[in-house]
Amino acid sequence: MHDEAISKSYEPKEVEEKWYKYWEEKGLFKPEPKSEKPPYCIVIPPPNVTGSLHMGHALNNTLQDILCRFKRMKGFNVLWQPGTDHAGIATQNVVEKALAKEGLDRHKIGREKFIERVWEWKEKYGGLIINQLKRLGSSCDWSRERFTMDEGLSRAVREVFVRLYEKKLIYRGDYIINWCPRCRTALADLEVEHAEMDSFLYYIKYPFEGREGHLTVATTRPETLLGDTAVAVNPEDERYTNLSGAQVILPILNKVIPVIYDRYVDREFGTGALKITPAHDPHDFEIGNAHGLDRIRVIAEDGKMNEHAGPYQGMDRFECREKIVEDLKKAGLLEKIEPYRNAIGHCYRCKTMIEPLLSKQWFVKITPLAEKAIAAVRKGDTTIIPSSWAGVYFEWMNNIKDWCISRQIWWGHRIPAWYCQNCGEIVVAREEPAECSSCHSKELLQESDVLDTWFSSALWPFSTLGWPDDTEELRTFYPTSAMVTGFDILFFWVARMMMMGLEFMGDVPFREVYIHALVRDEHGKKMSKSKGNVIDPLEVLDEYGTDAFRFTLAALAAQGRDIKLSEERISGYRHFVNKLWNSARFAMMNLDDSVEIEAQGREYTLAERWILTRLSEVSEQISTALEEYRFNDAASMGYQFVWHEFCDWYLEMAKLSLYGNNEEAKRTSRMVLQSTLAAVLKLLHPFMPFVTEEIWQRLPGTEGSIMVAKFPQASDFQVDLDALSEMDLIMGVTTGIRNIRGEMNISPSKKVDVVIEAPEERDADRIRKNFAYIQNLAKVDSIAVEHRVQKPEASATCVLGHNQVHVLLKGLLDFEEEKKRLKKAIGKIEKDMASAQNKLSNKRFMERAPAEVVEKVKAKVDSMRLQLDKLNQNLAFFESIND
RNA sequence: AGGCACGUAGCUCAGGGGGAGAGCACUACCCUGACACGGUAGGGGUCACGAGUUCAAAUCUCGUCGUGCCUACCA
Repeated sequence: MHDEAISKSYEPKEVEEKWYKYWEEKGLFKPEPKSEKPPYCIVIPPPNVTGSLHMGHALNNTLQDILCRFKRMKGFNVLWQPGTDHAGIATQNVVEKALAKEGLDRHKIGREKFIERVWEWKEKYGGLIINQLKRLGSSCDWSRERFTMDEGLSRAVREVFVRLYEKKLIYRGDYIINWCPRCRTALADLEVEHAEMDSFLYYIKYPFEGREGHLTVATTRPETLLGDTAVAVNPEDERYTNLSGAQVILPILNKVIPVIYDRYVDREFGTGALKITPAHDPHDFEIGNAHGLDRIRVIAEDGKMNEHAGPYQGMDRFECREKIVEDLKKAGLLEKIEPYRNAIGHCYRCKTMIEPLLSKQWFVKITPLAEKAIAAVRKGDTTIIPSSWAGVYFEWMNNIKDWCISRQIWWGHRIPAWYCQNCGEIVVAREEPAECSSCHSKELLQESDVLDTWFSSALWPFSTLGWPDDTEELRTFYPTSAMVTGFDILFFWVARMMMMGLEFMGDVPFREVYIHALVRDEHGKKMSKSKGNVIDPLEVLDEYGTDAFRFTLAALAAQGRDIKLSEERISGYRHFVNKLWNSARFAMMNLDDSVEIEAQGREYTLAERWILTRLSEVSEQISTALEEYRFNDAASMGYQFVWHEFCDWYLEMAKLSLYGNNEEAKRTSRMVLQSTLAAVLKLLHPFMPFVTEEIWQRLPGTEGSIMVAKFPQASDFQVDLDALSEMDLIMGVTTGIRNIRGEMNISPSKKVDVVIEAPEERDADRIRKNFAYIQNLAKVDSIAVEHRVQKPEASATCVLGHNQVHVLLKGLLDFEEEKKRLKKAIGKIEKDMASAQNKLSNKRFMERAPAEVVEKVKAKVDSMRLQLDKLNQNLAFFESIND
């Protein structure tokens, strides 16, 4: 026997680091450079360099790793391409905070020094999340790690920018954009989070110029009044028909502005009169353009009122609101204030209230790109799974607006555009131009804005593979096989990768997109630091081990539903890891290094024929589930099979031959034990890489790493369908006896005698052949099997189809208990039978239901009647004794 | 405002037209030579509510209520 000591419980810490290092050193995460194998590639959703592993990452990367390990074992040439994202605003914020601690800010040290500081920061802390991904067991090819600010990827960014500019798909212009006064940058529409808030609707009087009376406008933002250049009413509004050419006096500033007619104005809202501030509202901007109105910006980029705000200059926008309301009240121009709820935009990075602002920015003309991306999903070039997300994708793509890509921060890809200081020409180029293309002046100044971080992320599936060069990796792995990501970045990222991939590679970036759920706390609440309900994956890893954690995530990852994670759940799956560990411990105690693996000409026991057949079925089912991204199904099938079939039945039954005296049977038993355990390990490896490798390495008869072992398939195992029904019978008899023992409170140490009536020889024979199993598993002393049996007096009986199992309980049987037990069983069957008989007596059912359904119900009723008869006979037997 | 999910055992969920399932929790008995992070057995549900389609509905359709999320410019 194997004498190497194996501890009684699995200790993850000791093994995880060891095997991860081993895999990495052996180069098992790398794809083969030249390979006959079919390619399989996933590019990782690059975590922010500033990031630390959270539950979202843990789930996302666990699922990807399961797929990659599975595909590798299935014989694919797998590349899991890793890397990190420079995360412009987030990273800049982090470094700015660090500067603030030193009493500095980025303007004090200047752009160049600041960027140096960010790089220093990145070198120091950027590897943090990568190491955390490694702890999760992620089998990425780390030799290919990329960063969105790498030279290669930056080249891809410039290339894309120039090409889109040349195609007139990038333009620059003055528009209302979303401005974050805290981050001091423009944001894309997507980067604005809307939140319903309690606010007020202010009714303000604008006195008419040159005539009596006033026009009352309703607004939520009185402070923008300072930038009003008109008041608009609907031309069809009867209240305002006689205002053609009228003018009103802007309160506070006492400026005369026109009343205009525009159909945009909703007559039902407020007073039907709308103040127009073209520089601070996207619709007012449109209306202003249509009517040739001035655009007056009154709020500066820091969120404070500027020189056009007259007496309010220098005030914060919120302070100004209060003051202006007060002043209006004093002037008698405030009609009323109503409470009002409306959705207000906030910066997705710092939650500051967004200021719509007129500003000159760079945009991507998106519709032509979106059309192709819509068509690709329609055609099925990319499949979105679950399919309900395809609808969301179409909805957004169909209503997409131009994408504001310029950001007024420093950390990022600087826009490759130069302004000629001499003639004003804009030169867009891949490399810094020596002179102006128009006037040849050497005085060129590069655009100071950088690109939206998502601009470079959109190129990730091909930029990481070497584009714009024509590389071997691109040819082999593009389009990639799958994209695994959360729905929260479907628009930010997936949609944009689709557009860019189609535009620059002429094909979709991935064949399948698997959208997984969000991880929430056990009550379904989003985890957040402020709520204090975050579960830190790193702590979980420490406490429960990586395998238990990964298995939990997989088991809970049902399609289309969020994951509610609790530590209780993780702890439950740690027990499973331990169960597996102990099954291996048992195997190891019974195997030696000379375990035979030759299967030819062996005679198998029922347990062996059965477990091999089940392995064949389960291997296929797990494979199929993983192919279809049904991680939870795959995981629970593995759990169910290993615990309740492999351990509960097969191992218990195998003990008979392993502990027996038949040397030949013993050898066969060991062989089957070794091969079935090896198969179990392989089936579980994608989910639980560490414990399976640890056991694999200790298990005699295995070679190399389990990572490169072949994933089990149905044809690997000898299938014997008879074994399934035979096993059913033996399990039924065993469970029946156990049930009686349990219900009758027979002490586990007390052996019982059993008499079985099996009218058919086939069953009788099967039971006889398997006496030993029943004796051992149900603690039975003697068993007798006959075609016909007289019910022994002091016996409790369970009915299995036409078979009856009588457990002899002389002196132990409580007659009343047994009657109760029989009545319970009778009641159960009677209930079922009533509904089935109802069906059979229903003419329309007999006429219209498919024949096979009718047959099934008939058979059911027959078998239930049989059982019921026998149960009733048994009950009658006791009742006659009592009388 | 519109859209999309989801209401199944105490909890977390799976199932998706023909016999209500799992894990955890619970109860009883057991330290049986892999495992007490274990074993054996057991209790527990008008499948949110109301209609409809059907021979048959937890499952399909509509409505109601509840929950969650996403999108949106009515100031």
